[in-house]
Amino acid sequence: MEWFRDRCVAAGLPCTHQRQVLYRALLEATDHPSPESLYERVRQDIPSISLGTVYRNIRTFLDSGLIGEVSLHHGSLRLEANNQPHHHFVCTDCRMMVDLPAEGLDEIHIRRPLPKGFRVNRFIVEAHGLCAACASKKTRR
Amino acid sequence: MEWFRDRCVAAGLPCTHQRQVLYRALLEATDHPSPESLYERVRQDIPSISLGTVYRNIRTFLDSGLIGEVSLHHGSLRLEANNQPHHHFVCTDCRMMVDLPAEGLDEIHIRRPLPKGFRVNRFIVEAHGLCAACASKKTRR
DNA sequence: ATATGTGCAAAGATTTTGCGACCCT
DNA sequence: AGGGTCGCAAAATCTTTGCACATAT
Repeated sequence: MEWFRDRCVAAGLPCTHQRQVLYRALLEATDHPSPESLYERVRQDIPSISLGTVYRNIRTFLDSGLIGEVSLHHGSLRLEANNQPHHHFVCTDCRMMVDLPAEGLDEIHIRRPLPKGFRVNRFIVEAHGLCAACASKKTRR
Repeated sequence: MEWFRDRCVAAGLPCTHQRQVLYRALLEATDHPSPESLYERVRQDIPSISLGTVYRNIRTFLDSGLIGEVSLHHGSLRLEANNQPHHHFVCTDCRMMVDLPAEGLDEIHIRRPLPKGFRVNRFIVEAHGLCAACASKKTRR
C-alpha cells in the first residue's frame, strides 16, 4: 500500500490518513459502493471521520483519475420511451447521451456463465467517450 | 395518439390531460430527458403543471412499464477502483451490481459509424436482469 | 359517486460548500 | 511556516409526500 503515497505525490495530493483508509476501502470493495456505504466502512478505522470528508475525497479521487464512477447519470433520473432494443453512447465529459441502433453492433455472446441464479433480460452496450463538442474543446488546449 | 388512452386503461390508470402531454413529450424526445427538462417542455402546453406532478407521473409510468429508466443508479454515486477492462451485471430490481470480467464476453465490433466527431474510449456492456435473490423473490408469488 | 390525480408546499435524501482548527510536507 | 485538509454545520439539489380541491370513469 506504500505505492498509494506515490500516486498521491504524482497527483499533487497530500497523503492523509483519511485518504489512505478511504482508498483501501475502495480497493477492497467488490460491490461498487456508494459514498454512504464507504462512510460506514471507513468509520470502523476512523470513527471520527465526517461524511463531508468522504464526499470531498471521492471527488478528488475522481478528478485525479484514481478511481472511476460507475453511475454516469447519478445526478438525476434519465428517461426514454423508446422500447426498441438499442445501445447508448455516453459522453464522459458533459454526460449527454444518444441512442445507437442495435444493428450498429454485433450481437453479444456470453462465453462464461453468469453467477448462479442470475437472469439476464437484455444486454445494453454503453459506448463511453467524448461527444463532438467536448472532443473539440479538449484538443483546442 | 389515441392508443395512449388504451394503454392507460390497460394499466388501470386514468388518462389525464397532464399524462397525455407528458407522455407525448417523452415520445418526441431523443435525448433521454431528466424530469426537470421534461417539466420545461410540458409547461409550454400546460403552464400550470407542477414539478411534483411530473415526478409523480414519471414514477407511475415507470412502474407500469410505459417508459424506461436509463440511469439505473441515479440515486447515488457508485464507485470502483478496478481499472481493468470489465463489464457489469445490474439487477433491475434491487440495483446491485457485480463485475463481469472482459473475457466473459466476445469483443464488441462496430458495424455502423458513430455520429461524426464522437470518440469512443471504451465499450462497457451492462447486462440488465435479476440477481439470484430478486429472481427467487419473483417466482415465489 | 367514488376513486384517483393535481397543485402547492413541506419534508426527505443526496451532495456541495464555507469556516476555523489541524495536519502534511 | 504555509497551503491544503478535516470536522462540523449550513446550503444547494433532486425527489417524494401530505393535504385540500379538482378530474376521470
